Amino acid sequence: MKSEIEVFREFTRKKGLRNTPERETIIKEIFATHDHFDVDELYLRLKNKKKKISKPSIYRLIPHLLESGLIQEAYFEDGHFHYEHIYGHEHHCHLRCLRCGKTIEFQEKPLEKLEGKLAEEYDFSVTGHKLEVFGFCPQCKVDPHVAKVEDAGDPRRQR
Amino acid sequence: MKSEIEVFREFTRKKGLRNTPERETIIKEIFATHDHFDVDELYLRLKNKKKKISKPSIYRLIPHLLESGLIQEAYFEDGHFHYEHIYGHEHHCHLRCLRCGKTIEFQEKPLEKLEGKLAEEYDFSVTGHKLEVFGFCPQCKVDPHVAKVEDAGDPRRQR
DNA sequence: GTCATTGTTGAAAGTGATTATCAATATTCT
DNA sequence: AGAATATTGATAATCACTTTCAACAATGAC
Repeated sequence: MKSEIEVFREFTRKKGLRNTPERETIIKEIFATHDHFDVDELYLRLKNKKKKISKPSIYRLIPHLLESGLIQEAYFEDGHFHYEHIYGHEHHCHLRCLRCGKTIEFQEKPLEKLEGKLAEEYDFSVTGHKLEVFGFCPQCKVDPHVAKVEDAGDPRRQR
Repeated sequence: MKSEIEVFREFTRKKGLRNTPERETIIKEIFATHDHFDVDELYLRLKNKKKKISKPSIYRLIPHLLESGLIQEAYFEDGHFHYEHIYGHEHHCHLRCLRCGKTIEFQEKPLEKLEGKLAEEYDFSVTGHKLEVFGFCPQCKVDPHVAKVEDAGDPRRQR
């Protein structure tokens, strides 16, 4: 299987973009762990490893990584998106608590049949999907309208 | 069927919140059309109808409307969320073009079986889900890596 | 109904994630 | 190698959203 770096190189070639050491450094760091990440976390991880990468470079790279299929948005929390690398993975979805923000990953039967139907019906080229299931976790579901989780915060707040 | 206003009144009662004329005005405006909305659009619609509602009041109401199940997030575009009212509707999902942002609503077979399985497996109280399917629309798919839609903008840009 | 409690409102200021600007630099193609 | 132009980092700007706070008003108790 092609490495993520190779995938990105092909992508830049096709798009007329340029590859740079900074971009490869960022991509390697993204794939260095299995964790979700956000821009700030990623920036700090790079900083801790003495890599001199600016935040704007990360922000500028993300749309390309999304379009190349290397990463996807995982969820929006605390005022910003969290991402995850998806190249070479089983597709998975998220089950999230609406009150405390607890997130569980789960595998679901691929919705390929649905994707095919939509592609045909609307003449789209379908590249993927995002399924989020919402609800209340064991702790929060006792009484979702009354229960208060100690300063867990509203998962939908901006920042 | 209970009206959306009645649903919200019950919700405030249960939660120890207060209902106000401002909130009912906002809710009525949300349900006055079938359209998706964002905070700014909603604010302008109210302003055009000479309703004196401040933006913070809208921002403060939205988490309650989400929690009460009257609305849901539809998608994130142009740097902010777009919402839609869902009370009394068939559930529907969105098919979106990654390049130009074109959005099509579609009905999908309810994922109730999946929801039930997740509820049991993770002891969650599942209240709903959001399914977005991504791809490239007929115009943009010709060559998604080269084609440029005249100033349609990157649907993922912040603002 | 009246009163006390406390959630809500609007205006204004603040916050912070993301984007734009721009000169210097580096990649890609010929 | 050289031209064309995309990328970088530092900085400033943007703007969606939140906070603050004093005035007000909904709710529940009496």
